[in-house]
Amino acid sequence: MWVSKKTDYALRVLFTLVDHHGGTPIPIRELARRNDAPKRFLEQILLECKAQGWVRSEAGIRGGYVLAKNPAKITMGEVVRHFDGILAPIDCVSVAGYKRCSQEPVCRFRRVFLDVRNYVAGVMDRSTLADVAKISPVTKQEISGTFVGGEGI
Amino acid sequence: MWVSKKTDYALRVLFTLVDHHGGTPIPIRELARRNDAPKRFLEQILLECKAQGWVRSEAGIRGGYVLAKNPAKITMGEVVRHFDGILAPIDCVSVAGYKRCSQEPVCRFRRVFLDVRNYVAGVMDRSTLADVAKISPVTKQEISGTFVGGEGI
DNA sequence: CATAAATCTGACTGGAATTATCGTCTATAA
DNA sequence: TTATAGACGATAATTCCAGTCAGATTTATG
Repeated sequence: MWVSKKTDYALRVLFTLVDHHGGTPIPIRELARRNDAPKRFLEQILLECKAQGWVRSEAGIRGGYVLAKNPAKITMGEVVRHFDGILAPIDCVSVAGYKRCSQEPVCRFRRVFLDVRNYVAGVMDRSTLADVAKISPVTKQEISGTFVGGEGI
Repeated sequence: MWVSKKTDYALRVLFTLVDHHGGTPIPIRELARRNDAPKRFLEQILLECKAQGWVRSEAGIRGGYVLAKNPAKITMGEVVRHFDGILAPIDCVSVAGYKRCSQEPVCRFRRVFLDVRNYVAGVMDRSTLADVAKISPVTKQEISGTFVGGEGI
């Protein structure tokens, strides 16, 4: 799994805040409860989200967090990349985390990974939180249909 | 980076053996030299490849490793999945490593990850070592062209 | 048979990343 | 003033990664 729990929790919370956009602040306790995430861990995560300008906070008795930005201006790619560093499957096909590899002149599988990188980056950078918030959850039927052929992944 | 060094080294060596298919055994020392990989580490890796039936070994003074199987019958997907467990970005959209998530009924970004999973699995499981061995290495021009837009990944 | 060169087996390790937890401080509304 | 919220910094448990190592076994060759 190359998406960390941190990213997972961050996305959960962000979509909760997208749904609540324009409303009153939601305290961490409530965000943790709704999204089944550890409260103390969410503190850390939300501070990072705040530093990125995705959310705003209000202290005090009616405080909590709200979305700070138009959800059409935040992408899945930004969020995953912030918490997990790179989207590319391997450093030699990454821009943000590119590292030179001695085998580049002769490596053939690199093209396959480059293909993957391009697809992943495309999807992630095109998916804004506003777009994704409108998606209906994946159903069990869809999943079993998708996995036809039984190839484990 | 979600492809480990182990997988990387395994693929390097496998392609060396594909090129040499039908020839005499190549010792680890030589495989390590050609592919810029730590010799002791390769020992481990090649034992796993042998257990998977991808390579055969011959002990003794003229020994070494050869491909044990038609390279058209080994896929990138098999290799990556063996060493890195799953190809899916997150457990909840994986078959091999599926873990139930409490948010499934309400999670919307899951569909995006499912999309990624399907693409990655498709590419990886369709790419046999025989196919990939014929690919020409990625050139620097291609890379800089690909990364247009500057979106880091 | 002796020797050199190779694989095989299984344990081990240092460091980094992941996934949190804890205590204390500051801010704010009622 | 007090209850409730976020802010900050430290620490901790666990797992994963990327090797390393010692010693045993196998085999071709002289």
